[in-house]
Amino acid sequence: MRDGINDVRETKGSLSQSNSLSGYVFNNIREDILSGKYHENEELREMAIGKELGVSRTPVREALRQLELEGLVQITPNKGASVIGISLKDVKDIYEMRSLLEGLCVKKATENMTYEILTRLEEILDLSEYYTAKEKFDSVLELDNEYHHTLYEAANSKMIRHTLSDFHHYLERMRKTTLKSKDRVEHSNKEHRDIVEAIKAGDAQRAMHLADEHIKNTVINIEKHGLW
Amino acid sequence: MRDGINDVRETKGSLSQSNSLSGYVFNNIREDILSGKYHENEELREMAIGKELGVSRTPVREALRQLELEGLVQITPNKGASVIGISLKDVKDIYEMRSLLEGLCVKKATENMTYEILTRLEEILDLSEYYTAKEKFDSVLELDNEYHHTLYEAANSKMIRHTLSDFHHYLERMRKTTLKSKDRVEHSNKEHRDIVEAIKAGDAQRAMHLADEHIKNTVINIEKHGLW
DNA sequence: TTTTGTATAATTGTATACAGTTATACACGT
DNA sequence: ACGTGTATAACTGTATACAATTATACAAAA
Repeated sequence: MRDGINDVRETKGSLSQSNSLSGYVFNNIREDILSGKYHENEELREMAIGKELGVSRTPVREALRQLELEGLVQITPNKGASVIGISLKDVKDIYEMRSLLEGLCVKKATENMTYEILTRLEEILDLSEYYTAKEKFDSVLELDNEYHHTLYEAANSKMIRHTLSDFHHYLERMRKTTLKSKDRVEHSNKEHRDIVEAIKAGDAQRAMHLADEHIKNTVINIEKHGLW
Repeated sequence: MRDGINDVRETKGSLSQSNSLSGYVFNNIREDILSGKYHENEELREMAIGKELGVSRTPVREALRQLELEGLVQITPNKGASVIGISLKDVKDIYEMRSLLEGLCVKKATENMTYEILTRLEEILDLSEYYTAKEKFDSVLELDNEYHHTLYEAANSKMIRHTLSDFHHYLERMRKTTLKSKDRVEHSNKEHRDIVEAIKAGDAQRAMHLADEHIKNTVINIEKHGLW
């Protein structure tokens, strides 16, 4: 089958597409683009990537075609794939959209809230505060992911979950940066806590508004610290 | 290269991915899913589709992997692809999200509006009214597409355009149905006209609100006529 | 009859081969 | 030097071959 030498494709994170080689390649390239390993407009050669990851061109091609749909690479017929990358403006635009949709999501989540999910959310918040105190920011980041995805599920809408998850992926790099300052993480925890309180009280409007504010604050934080 | 017999892949519409066989297959399968040719959970065999379209498995696989990302098919490793399909609830959820984002889009479009684009928009509206009077609803549908995409471009945000275009595709089937009643088309024209007037006046808030209402009215129309 | 095992077929996963296209290098004429 | 044509190389597009996995059919045992 394959070399075996380069066979180091453990599935890190909970990204989709984890099975099969094309899924492996997909995650790999996406990570490399979002982390900035490839610079903008860099051309992605199928052979080169295949060789690097120890696979043939076929799974690489499938991955590149998917990344095109995600908007991360551009494919010119008979020429190949090149990195599109994300600008600060793109990030802000996504946050702007996300702010609206996250509000909608939380509103729906409030309407569909169950005891189990609410308990789960509070558990996540407890853990997040715990790890924040210990300054284990990697764990906080993971809990942040889980908090949001729990709400995406709770909204009970395949389309909302799909869309917001997409956005979430796009912003992974940004979140990795912002969720390193203890100050910001503490604020974020507080905001999450407030949102869950509003959900618990069944106050959809307030929860929606708080979720909206929460996302907006993230952008403000990005700008304040001149990140990117 | 290929048979030649089945070589009937003209690019209809302005869907993306139009070049190359995998693009052709992609459009084809998507169209067939959205038009209801394939029923939910139907399994899509690579060979069968390839044979039907006169291509080998390779482009079919690439297309299916892309459709997975679009959320139209589900791929189970070593088992294959099956149709996910869109429920009425999905449609409503998309409209709900779209209503918010379309408002944001129009707001941004207002801020970035140029004389050229405004002229183009008014031209589209004139044509739409013309074809409505003649009851040429296919042309109206195409102009509706163009109207929205023009606004998506005008917002000057890659991410907004990307997201709203995605939604637009999802709803293609729905729009094909709703934009057949002269009554609804006339209302739609009027709403489009009002939005453009607000844009022209530079009233972003009003334009945003009208765009929001416009999308909501579409849903009301769907429900009123018990479509789907 | 039901269950279980096994051979067989169908299907997907991956690699490779070959055709077609685009980029590159270099000689040639001006 | 500068453009131009052409051979060559590099790369993508597609088809096919082979391996691995899953589904199917059917016989044997309970």
